[in-house]
Amino acid sequence: MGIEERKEREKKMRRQQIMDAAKKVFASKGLGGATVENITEEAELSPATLYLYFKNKDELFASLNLKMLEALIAKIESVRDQGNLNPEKKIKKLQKALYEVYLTDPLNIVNVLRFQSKERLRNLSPELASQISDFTKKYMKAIAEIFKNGVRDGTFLDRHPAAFADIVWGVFAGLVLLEDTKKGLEQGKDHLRPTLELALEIISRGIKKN
Amino acid sequence: MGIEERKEREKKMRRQQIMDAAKKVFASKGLGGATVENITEEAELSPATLYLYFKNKDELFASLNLKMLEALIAKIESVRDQGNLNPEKKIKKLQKALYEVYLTDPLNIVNVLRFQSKERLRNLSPELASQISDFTKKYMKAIAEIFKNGVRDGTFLDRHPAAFADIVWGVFAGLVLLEDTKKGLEQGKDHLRPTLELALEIISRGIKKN
Amino acid sequence: MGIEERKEREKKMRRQQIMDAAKKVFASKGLGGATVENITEEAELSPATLYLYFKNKDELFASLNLKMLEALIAKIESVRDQGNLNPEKKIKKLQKALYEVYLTDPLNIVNVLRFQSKERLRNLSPELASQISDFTKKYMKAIAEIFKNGVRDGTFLDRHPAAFADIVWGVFAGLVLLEDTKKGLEQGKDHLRPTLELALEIISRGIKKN
Amino acid sequence: MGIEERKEREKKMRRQQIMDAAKKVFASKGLGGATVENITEEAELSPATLYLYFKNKDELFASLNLKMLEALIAKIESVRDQGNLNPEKKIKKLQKALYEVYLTDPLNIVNVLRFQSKERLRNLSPELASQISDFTKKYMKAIAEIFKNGVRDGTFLDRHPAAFADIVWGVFAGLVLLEDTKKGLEQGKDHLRPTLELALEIISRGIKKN
DNA sequence: AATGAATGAGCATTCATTCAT
DNA sequence: AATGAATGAATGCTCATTCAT
Repeated sequence: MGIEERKEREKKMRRQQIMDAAKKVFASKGLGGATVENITEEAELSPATLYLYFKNKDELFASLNLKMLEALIAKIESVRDQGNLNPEKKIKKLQKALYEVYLTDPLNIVNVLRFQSKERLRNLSPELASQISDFTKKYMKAIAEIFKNGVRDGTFLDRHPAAFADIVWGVFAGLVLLEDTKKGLEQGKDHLRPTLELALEIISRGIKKN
Repeated sequence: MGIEERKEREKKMRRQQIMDAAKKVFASKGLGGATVENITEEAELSPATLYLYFKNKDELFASLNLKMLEALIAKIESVRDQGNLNPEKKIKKLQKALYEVYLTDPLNIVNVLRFQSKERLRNLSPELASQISDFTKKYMKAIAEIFKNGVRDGTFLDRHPAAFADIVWGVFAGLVLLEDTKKGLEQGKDHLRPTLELALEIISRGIKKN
Repeated sequence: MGIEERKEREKKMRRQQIMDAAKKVFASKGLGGATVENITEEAELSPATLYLYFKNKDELFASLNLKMLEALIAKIESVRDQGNLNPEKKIKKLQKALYEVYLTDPLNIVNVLRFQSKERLRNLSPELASQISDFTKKYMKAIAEIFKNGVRDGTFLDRHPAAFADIVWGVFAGLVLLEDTKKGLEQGKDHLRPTLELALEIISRGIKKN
Repeated sequence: MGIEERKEREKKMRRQQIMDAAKKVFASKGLGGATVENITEEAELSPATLYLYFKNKDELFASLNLKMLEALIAKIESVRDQGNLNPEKKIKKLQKALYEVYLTDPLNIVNVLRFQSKERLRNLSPELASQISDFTKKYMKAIAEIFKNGVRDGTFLDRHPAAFADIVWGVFAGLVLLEDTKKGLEQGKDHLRPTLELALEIISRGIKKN
């Protein structure tokens, strides 16, 4: 049985090894620019091996996304579960959590946001698609729950918390992509942090009943 | 001279015809999925003809973007220039303008937002890239100017109007992409309108000094 | 009638204009690298016009060859016809004539030599092919005739003068191509002149009976 | 280790198989007329496979050239190294060697000679170009060395042996191409052998001091 | 489990040539 | 006579994916 466990562990490791390589390559070449060969070269494996661990390139990419989403969910749920904070403080924490996620791997965050599209999701295996769907719902729900109390006790506007979640996630994603666009157009420094801070401050203020 | 004019007009029309076909095909297959042949088939032309009007596939796509950005700029500048409105009203108008742009061609808006990336911009001819850059700056500036008065007269928070512009554009882009993601995950109805409305209402409230 | 003549003249001129452009373009891009568009651009005409004056690209190229061959023939026949020179002197003159032809347009000489191949000649219209064939025979014959007297009077080895012509033309063509190869491989200066001189000197010596 | 050796051998064979097919196709259609598909069809492989063994079409062609040059070098060096022969005999041997090389593959010899041009050499990878350059220098040098002794001991004219080499190679190349041209113009029998023989006989006689 | 080797299916792009005007 | 516009037919090359070993 020790043997089986070891095998299991090794399998996980190999999978991880490929994902690490993919992360690197996707980050530097983008999803479209990265070839399977690029990735397996980086992982010091043969292209064929990749297909032992992932059904295809898209699913490898999706698995990478899942990892990221998992981390994101953990972060956001931990904010949500800090029971003793008042709504405003929670929003502040949420902002920090989002920025931390961004910092984890700015280049791939962009890829995740950019390619989580109708088009691409349709090419995934049903299981993976539903997993991504679940995860997405989960973090959207977690964000919504951060707003729930404030809505319930009348501190916040009387709207569906899910709408607030959409808006917060929207600004986050939007600002991250805007950042990337700006980098493409030339301008340099990282504006994301202060802008995201301001955005959530405004939302925090604007969401309050009076 | 009538002849020359007609030729000129026909040339424009052919170009437009290709752009229309491209719009359609890009909308249904995305940039990556659409082939030059798909597009020229749709336009009832031969692939070679496309290259008489556009340098390559990327530049055709970029031209489509430019069209959209032009319309966007026109819309936003018209909001900005409605001098007699108070700041809040202007934000409301801005929201409507953004939604109208979205309605013009929801599918391609997503493409524009998704592919205005560092990666892709680098592949364009310098002229086109700089044109896109100019346009982007232009509408960002126009949005910023909508907030300028409110900042100047102390109605709004004392922050750089450009930051407000980033945030507004961010939510817009973010919500549009979120909409697309959701459509990929399940078929939801169009949530964009109410959410965008709420978003700008919150921003409108949150941006005011007290 | 004056009108017809003028038309005729203009037609010739236009033809010449295209040939001049082609010469230039072929010289700088080679036969393979030059496109019909390149040539007509250089001639400030539209591609379609070229086809009013030449059946196709190959025939345009072949016409250029003919021009060159005509000049070559003239040069060589003039050497042949200088009756009062002794055989050796004639060979010397021949050498100079060949080098002069080379100097006329070194770049295109290479093209002519390189592409006067079985493969390419087969694509020509029968008339043009036979014209080229005639011209080629003509200059080969003229060269041969330069040797005829020497053979007849016993000064030269008793071989068919045509064989001597093949050899002389062979060295010439071979050295010209060798020159081009060397330029491709890096080395710079023009070695053709002295080498050609030495070659014909050797031939001149070697061909004599003792 | 037997397995590795076999794999190695098979890899060589596949490469060879492609080169054989290419040789055939190039010989019948020329470099320009032969398509990658033609070649891989002949080799009973898919086009993609060709690219596993050769970087591109040009490099495949160049590899073919290299093979030929290698054989040529071997032949010529063996002549050079036959120490006990007098200069004249060596020239005779040289002539035979050149003709033998021609006989090996007359059709492709023409291709090699025709396309070893500035234009084409520039498109090769630096390594391959330098290899061809090296080989070319090598056989030119070997030919020169055949003449060296004769020059040194005063049998031959006091000129640089390299010039003699240029001339010999020139006649050879020139006569081979002339042969090809003639075949294009009409179907002649093979004149190359006697003409080449005569050429080198003349050179042999002409090069001697008195 | 791993991979070397092979490939099917594309795909953007080029270019000589044609033809209605 | 001239041409602007159009295109048919290629063509070299790529890449995700498979499979015998």
